[in-house]
Amino acid sequence: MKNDLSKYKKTAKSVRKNQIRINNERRILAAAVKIFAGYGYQGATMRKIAEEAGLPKANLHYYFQTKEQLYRQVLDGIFKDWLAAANTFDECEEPVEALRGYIETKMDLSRKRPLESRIWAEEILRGAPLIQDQLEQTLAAWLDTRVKRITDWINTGTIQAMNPRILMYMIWAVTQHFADFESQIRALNQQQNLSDEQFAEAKKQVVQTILKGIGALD
Amino acid sequence: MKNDLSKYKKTAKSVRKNQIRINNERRILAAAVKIFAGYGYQGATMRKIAEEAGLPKANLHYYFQTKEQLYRQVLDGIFKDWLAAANTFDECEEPVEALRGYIETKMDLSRKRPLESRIWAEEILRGAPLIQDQLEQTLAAWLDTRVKRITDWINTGTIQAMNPRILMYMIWAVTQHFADFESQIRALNQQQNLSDEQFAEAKKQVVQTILKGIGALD
DNA sequence: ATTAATCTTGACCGTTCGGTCAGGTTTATT
DNA sequence: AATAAACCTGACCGAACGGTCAAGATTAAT
Repeated sequence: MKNDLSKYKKTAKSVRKNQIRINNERRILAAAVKIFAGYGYQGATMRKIAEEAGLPKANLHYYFQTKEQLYRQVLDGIFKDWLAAANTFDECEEPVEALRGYIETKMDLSRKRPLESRIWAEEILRGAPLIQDQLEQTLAAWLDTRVKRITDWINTGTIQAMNPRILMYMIWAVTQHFADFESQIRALNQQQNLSDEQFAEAKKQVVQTILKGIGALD
Repeated sequence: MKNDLSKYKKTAKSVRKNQIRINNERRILAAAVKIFAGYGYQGATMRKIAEEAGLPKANLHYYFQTKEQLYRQVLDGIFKDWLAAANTFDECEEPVEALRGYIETKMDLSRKRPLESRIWAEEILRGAPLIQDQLEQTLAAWLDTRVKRITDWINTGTIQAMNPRILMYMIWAVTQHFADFESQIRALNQQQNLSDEQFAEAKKQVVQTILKGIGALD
């Protein structure tokens, strides 16, 4: 007996049936990310999201009762990526490699998923009305753990003394800037998005500047 | 003859008469900054701005024909502050003092006028629909001038080789982060905004990290 | 005192928003 | 074949939006 399915008796749909729901929810969420990122929460409309998803508006409300609930699910997904990006940080023993890995991971995230970064930024900009609790609970705890690690490095003389929180703020600020302020960077780069080469150069310089700035290099 | 007022014949109001207009426009603009910063362009409503200004909604439309025009004037004011902050940068000969002065000025601006920084950030986040021209013209020219200065410093061996544009992006990112992500920083600081002492420490560490990071210190 | 600008404002308008719902279709179970 | 559960959607609703306007109040120029 691999699985006990008896609890599914009443809603007796199987994996295959669920596929419709799973598929549609995915389509709607992907459309929502695009529209929320492009117009902001207030500027985004259920009609635009429905058009982007290729579904009638009423169908969105069948899967997500309200606009706010849809938005919350989008935010939840982003938050998970946020925390997952810390893996490299945790896996390395050496401060230089841990920080380098984290900065590079965050830079790659900004490059590959700028829409999510912008949704996050707008939510914070508006005072984090919907995710304040998660910031105060989950993110605060996440940060505390990393601050402790950095503090240990400082106490063992591996890196110079500093305020670890401010270091993390700087890393977040710089890495996310390349996603959040993409349109400004484009306007200052002959109306062209950064090429892969330009972005690679930026990534290198960001890592170099921060690591050297805290005395972890040279 | 101190002033030739003949050109004011038709609209023969004097400075004193203009005071009503000047005063009301100021009140409306101040209210608009608060509301646009708190709710974003789409989330802000003329009714909210009118309430904040203590004036009937129709009166706003008397001084500013449309919501977009009011928003444009707010953005123009912010843009001027943006550029004015560069004075310290231009006045200093030495790279260390020029960059230190610019970073500190930008940090002070984030501390004293976070609302304006957030309005700017949201506009960029949305793809800069209304200020793209200004970015491509004025800001691009502004940046080119500063890039040339930094390039000179690099060529004379005063500071190490790097991409000056990326340095400027980093400075903007970090300094504006303290205004734009204030609510996140608050959530990670026991639900308290940074105290003056904490902010002073952050300012010092930001300056130190960036200057040391580009090899201008030690 | 009269006239002319300028300023003020409650009431109103067309549009669009998030959300609802009844009735139909499709899919799975018996 | 019959039944039930899940899915789909055009038409609709009240609320809120940006913006208008006519009519009155205030101020300045003659």
